[in-house]
Amino acid sequence: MDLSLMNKAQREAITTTEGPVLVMAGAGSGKTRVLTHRIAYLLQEKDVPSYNILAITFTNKAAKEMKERVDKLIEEDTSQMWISTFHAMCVRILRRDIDKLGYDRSFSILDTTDQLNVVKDVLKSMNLDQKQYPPRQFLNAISNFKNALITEKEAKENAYDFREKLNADIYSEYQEVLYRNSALDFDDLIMLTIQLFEKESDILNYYQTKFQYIHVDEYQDTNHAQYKLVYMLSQKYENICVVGDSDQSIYKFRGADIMNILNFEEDYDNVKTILLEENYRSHQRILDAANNVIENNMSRVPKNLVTSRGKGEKIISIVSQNEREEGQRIVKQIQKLKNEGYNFSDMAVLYRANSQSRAIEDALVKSSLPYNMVGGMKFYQRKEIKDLMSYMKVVLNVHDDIAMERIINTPKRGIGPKTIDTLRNHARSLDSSIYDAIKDADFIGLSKKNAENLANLLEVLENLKEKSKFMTITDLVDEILHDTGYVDMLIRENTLESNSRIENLEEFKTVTKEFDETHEIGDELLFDFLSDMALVSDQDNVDDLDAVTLMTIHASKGLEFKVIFIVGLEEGLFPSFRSMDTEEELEEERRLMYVAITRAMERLVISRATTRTIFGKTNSAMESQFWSEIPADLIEGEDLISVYNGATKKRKPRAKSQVFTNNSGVSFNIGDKVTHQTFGDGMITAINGSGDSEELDIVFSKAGPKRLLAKFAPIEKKD
DNA sequence: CGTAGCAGGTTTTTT
DNA sequence: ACCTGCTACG
Repeated sequence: MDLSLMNKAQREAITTTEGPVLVMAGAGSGKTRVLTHRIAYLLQEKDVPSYNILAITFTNKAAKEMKERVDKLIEEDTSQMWISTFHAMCVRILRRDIDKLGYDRSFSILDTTDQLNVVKDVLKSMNLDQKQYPPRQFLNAISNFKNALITEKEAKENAYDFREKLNADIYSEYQEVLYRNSALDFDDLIMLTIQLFEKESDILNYYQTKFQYIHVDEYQDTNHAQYKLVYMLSQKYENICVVGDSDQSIYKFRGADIMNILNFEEDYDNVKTILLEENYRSHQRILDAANNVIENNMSRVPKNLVTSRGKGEKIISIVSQNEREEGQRIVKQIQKLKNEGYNFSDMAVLYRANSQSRAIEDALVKSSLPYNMVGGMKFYQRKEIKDLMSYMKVVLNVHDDIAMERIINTPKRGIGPKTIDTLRNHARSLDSSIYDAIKDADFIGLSKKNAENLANLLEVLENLKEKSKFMTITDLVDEILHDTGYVDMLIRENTLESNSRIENLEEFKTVTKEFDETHEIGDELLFDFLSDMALVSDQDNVDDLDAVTLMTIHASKGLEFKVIFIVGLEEGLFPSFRSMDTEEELEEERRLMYVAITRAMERLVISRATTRTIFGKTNSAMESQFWSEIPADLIEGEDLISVYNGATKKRKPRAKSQVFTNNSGVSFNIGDKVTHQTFGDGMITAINGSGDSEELDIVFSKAGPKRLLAKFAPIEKKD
């Protein structure tokens, strides 16, 4: 294998296959290349069977890519190698043996919405007011318990005040509901795998023996449970290689513990530590910006990335008056860079919060530029998709009451809350599920009509369950939509909304078709499909089309683009006002900024607005401290007027508010060029209000954006 | 049981 | 500004 193109540190990381290895890999230092070559090296040079290799990545997409890249490097068989995310790996392990923990092997996986509904139900059953006790907080507490591997019993024992006791009680109730439903949340996947290993030492031993070489990517973002899992698996051979960058740790809110990577050298014996400090991705100016920003973090191991790539262009800065204008000017800049030869797919717009995407999207749509958005209101969270998947979940696991309650009256079958309550109570008395309770519908005091409807539903579901074993997922989807009357319901509604729902269901079938192409019909099919769906990450949906990518900075982790736009660089938005209380949280925000900057290879654009509307209220916004941490000589401001010339020309005047007549009877329009006594030349970009309080927004080429009282503005029209 | 209309909270990030 | 959940009425 040819390692001559690698630097010394990379080569060392690739060839040190025995014993614990810690690779501290700076942004863009080629860590994915190191990991793929290391795996290829094991297979080819060390003759390690692929069966003995495990590699854990952060997203399914990264896993898929890594496997493809290994396959390209060598001829050896890679089919038995496990490259997957923590969660997908645990699903695979639990699928085999979770019955030993009392769960059904056809367990369901809950998404956040389902989890929230369970907490709400628990609160209801405990007679607690949701307003006084926000369900979200309990969900957080539960997640924290699980990430820290604290059982319900331990939580109760260690609860000292009222709130802790309540958290523990709700945790325990919540867990019982999930157990009854054979349902697992994301955190359970990890925690229960560890519990399984602790309970059944022969199962642990099996995997310890199997996984002789273990790799973990993005190790800085592992939580305690994931840390423990890796630790357990690696105890037999201790051939463990973890890769990460403490400066890119951005998932603390989700339980990630930066100490996992910082303590690695203490946790394992004879650790070989390798530093990758040469950056192959970004031009010098971009790297300088990143280094200058991250240096402001006090609690970090100092390091400085160097690049062998050229100096590059200056960073472009854009200051707009509001988020609408920000969107327009980003679009303008995108078009400019497109003309310079960049593809749309070379460019990504990054923001702190999903809510910021709207203004950017609007601007892109208006200019008919292609874009694809990662995350946000996810496709899989739409009602019709969730309904369909709930049907599939019930077909697979009839005891999944969470899914059952979702579909029992969709389409309407006259089964209301009262009936569901009766069924639920009966299910509890049977110590079973609603599905079983429905079988007794005739004897538990329901109306004849109700019992009949329920019997019909049961028959439909039972038929579907039989059929499901002999058909593709796509066919099963068709059967479900038809047999349950779901499509008929939408067709009958015949509204804009219902039609779009039908389209979405059709769209869903492109996903199922893709799945069907790579999977065999059989008993495992539905389970595999549903767990795949539950574990897709946002990044997995990045298309390959020539389109601008829109996403949160979190979602951009591990990716790179020639051109990066970081928008909304305002105090309170980024850094988020929720993270400004403690130095620790602020430093995590700064790492986020560091991640954002280092995604860029060639061009970086930073953008902010001086006012921003949140909850329908417009507030003025100060420049983000991270912006000022970038040395000014690296930045070049966009000439505002030249940007405006193109941007406003196309805009059609809307209504009378667009026109303003001054005291001397001259009327002004948006887009008019004007001369101001003191500010010089500029252009009117907005006219707000009316009468004496009417204000003009004017962007001046020298003085920048200003808001002036229309009545008194000493301006003249220019042509 | 079902729907329409209103009140209140909500935006930080996600496998 | 938007979404969810509650209430009152048909």
